[in-house]
Amino acid sequence: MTDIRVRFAPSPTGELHIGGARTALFNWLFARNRGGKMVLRIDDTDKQRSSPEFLNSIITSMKWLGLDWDEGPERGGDYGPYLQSERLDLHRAEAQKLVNEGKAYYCFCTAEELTAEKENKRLQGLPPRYSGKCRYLSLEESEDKKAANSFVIRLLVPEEGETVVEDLIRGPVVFENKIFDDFIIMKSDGLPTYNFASVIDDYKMEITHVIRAEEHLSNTPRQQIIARQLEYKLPLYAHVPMILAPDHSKLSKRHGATSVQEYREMGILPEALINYLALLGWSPGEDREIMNIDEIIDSFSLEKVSKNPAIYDLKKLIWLNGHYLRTIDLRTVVQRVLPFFKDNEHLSKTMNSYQEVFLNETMEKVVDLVRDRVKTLREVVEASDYFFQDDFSYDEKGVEKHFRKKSTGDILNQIFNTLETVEPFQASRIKEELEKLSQRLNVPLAQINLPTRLAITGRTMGPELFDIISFLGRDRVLERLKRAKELFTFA
RNA sequence: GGCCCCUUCGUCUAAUCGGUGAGGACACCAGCCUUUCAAGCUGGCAGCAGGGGUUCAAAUCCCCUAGGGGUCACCA
Repeated sequence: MTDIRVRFAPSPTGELHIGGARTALFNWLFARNRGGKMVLRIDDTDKQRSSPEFLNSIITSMKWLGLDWDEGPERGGDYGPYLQSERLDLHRAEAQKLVNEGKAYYCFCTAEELTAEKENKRLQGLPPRYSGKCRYLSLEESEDKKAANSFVIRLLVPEEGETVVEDLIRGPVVFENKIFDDFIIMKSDGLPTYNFASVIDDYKMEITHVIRAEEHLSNTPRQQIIARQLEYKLPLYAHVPMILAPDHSKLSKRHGATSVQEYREMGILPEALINYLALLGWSPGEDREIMNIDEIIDSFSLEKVSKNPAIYDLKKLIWLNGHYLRTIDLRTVVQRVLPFFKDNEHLSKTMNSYQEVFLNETMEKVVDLVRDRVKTLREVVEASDYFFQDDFSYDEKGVEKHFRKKSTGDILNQIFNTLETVEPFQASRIKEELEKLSQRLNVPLAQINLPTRLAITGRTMGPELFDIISFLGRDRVLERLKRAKELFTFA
């Protein structure tokens, strides 16, 4: 049995979006599950829209997700080059071969002629197919015209019979050959079209399974026709369902965050995104949702990929992210969240004054305190500001609720006194003393804790109060209590 | 418009060869826990697109209709 080889072949004309990422993931999972090879090929034959920046960003995204490749850019391999644009000689040779064998021909029709023709057909209610006008030019005639005219190469498509795509996910899909016209395989700029290049490269790279999005299903018979004319053995095909936006339309920038980079910047963890993406269009067949990458690899199979398109749901991704945020190793979370702190102008200044070791220690404590109550790395930062800066603002509703009664002012004084003397200054002791205070004053503990929390954090919600107090230390706590007393009128 | 694919709670999905009170997860709601907010736990709401067949029996097989998506580029 031949070894399994799959490929992910993005075109560098945009960022890697979640649809592409999911396709890459399924290819990768299939390869890893079956002990096959994952090939990364860059389909950059659209020289207008392709750019090295996008190539870079796609590679960055894949690495971030942990989707590595056995052959491709930066890694090399025996089937290179892996940039489609560098395989041009190969494509040209194959095209020439088809022309020589009479299976393809030169076409000199201009773009204007073709659009006019199509418009005409459309008005008559006919399908907009190419007429086949240049089909019967002799090779000699064509050679003459080539010097003075721009041209494309079209494949001579048989009109009889049918082409069947044996799809691993959908079963056999039948297409009548008569619906295809003589489509272009080499463009007038001398570059191959996607359908042509991709067939050649898949074959030459010995790809065994072509796993790609369903939007390619309708193009597959064309590719099979090309392969047949080239006398290639066909790969196996699996068309995975598309990922749609919440409004059921095809994914695009106007739908908010769709690229992997955006999720990354939002503070989504790669573990969460992988888990979430795996669940879009695939399920292990049991009631399991949270799975680490090894578990996903183990249970992955193309048979369990569903046929229907999936609409992505940000809420579920965020939920999963929250899960991973509080489950994975604390140090890892700290490493991941550090860049987000550095992005925050206000906080980065304070943090720059910290020493590296102290910073890590501090961050571990802070992250440990807040990560249970937030869902993204970005929110970790938002929830931590008062740990690093003293001039925070106070929640308005909280102020109305807790800082308006004279009795609260008195209680705050008592709290101040208690915290001034409590020894040692640690969470459990502080808790004891404040509980005692509540008994002594005969007020519910909440009447002590809520105003204290507001005074020292500016917020009405957050981590365990006693932990915050002990973390901040006596001086800063007392200072903040004093400031709250001065800032607000308790009457 | 032609062709192709798809159709189970709002969303992601499960349901070996037809027999299930149609299961799970997110979201939502309620309760518990509790110093707040979360988390966690418990419970609730909610679905087989519609119509015909086949069958003792259909979410599951067949047909039709409707809806959604894709594709028909010198984009990939």
